[in-house]
Amino acid sequence: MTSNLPAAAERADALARPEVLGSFFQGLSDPTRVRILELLAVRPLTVTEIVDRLGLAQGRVSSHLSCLRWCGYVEARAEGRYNRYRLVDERVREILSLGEAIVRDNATRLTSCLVLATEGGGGRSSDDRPQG
Amino acid sequence: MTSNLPAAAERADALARPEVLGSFFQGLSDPTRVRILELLAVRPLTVTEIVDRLGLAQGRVSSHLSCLRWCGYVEARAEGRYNRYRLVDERVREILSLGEAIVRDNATRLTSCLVLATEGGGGRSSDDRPQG
DNA sequence: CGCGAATATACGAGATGGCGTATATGTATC
DNA sequence: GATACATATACGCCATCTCGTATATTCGCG
Repeated sequence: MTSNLPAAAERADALARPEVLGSFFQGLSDPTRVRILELLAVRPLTVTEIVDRLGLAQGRVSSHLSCLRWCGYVEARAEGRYNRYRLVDERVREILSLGEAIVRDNATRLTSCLVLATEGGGGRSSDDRPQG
Repeated sequence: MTSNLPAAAERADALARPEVLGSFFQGLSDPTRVRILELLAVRPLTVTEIVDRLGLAQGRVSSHLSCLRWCGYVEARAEGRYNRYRLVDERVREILSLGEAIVRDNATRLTSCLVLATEGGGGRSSDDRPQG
């Protein structure tokens, strides 16, 4: 290290590496977590409210919330014995919107070739899933 | 399904669900893929150029590129016997920038509490990694 | 047409992630 | 202070991902 005072920024820079960025985006790589974020994008909710809306096990939801909190997507504020979660930042909404937009455009682009197929069911191309 | 003509848009809408969005963001959940995208954010590159810059096995890079292509982050254009990859969309750059910004702010926020610690090495809190 | 370069894919192994269930911590209410 | 509620964590199991290596395919060149 060079200096001492800007240690925080320096460390922040070190943390902005691909490894950390990958871990960060891994927070969005799960459908359940995406659903949770979409719910919290509307308004802050307690754990139980999320559990009710998703119909999942409470422990599972709590784990996902821990993950999201660690990644920096959400923050928790204690309200009595409740814990209300909310999106940390407006940029979280932006990232989700951008992702949805790209996926939508991408899907439209893909399906625009498959519309030719009369079938209405599953219009998918050959390589269907990421990796292999 | 209701109608037939807007089938593409309808399918696109169906694909914009949390499952697909999660799969989409999973493309960003790997450090190597993040590095590749950062490289391609500068300028389009062939597979070999990426391999040289990253120092990884060619097959591995190719697999990651397939993943990124499937997710809709990059596209390949044939140039002779080369295959030049580039970012599909400016929004990919935006997503990466947003992620970096949040991670940076988040790290700064975290380290701002740890700056108190004199140690310069690894300033991390208790729960250090996502999930368990 | 055969050779070599560029790229894509296949496969087993090790690591990681998410789920379901059970359990621990903490807080209000009576 | 005991009980019920809200939340967080632990553990085994199964699916998935990544890697390293090997191989297949495609294209240009002589």
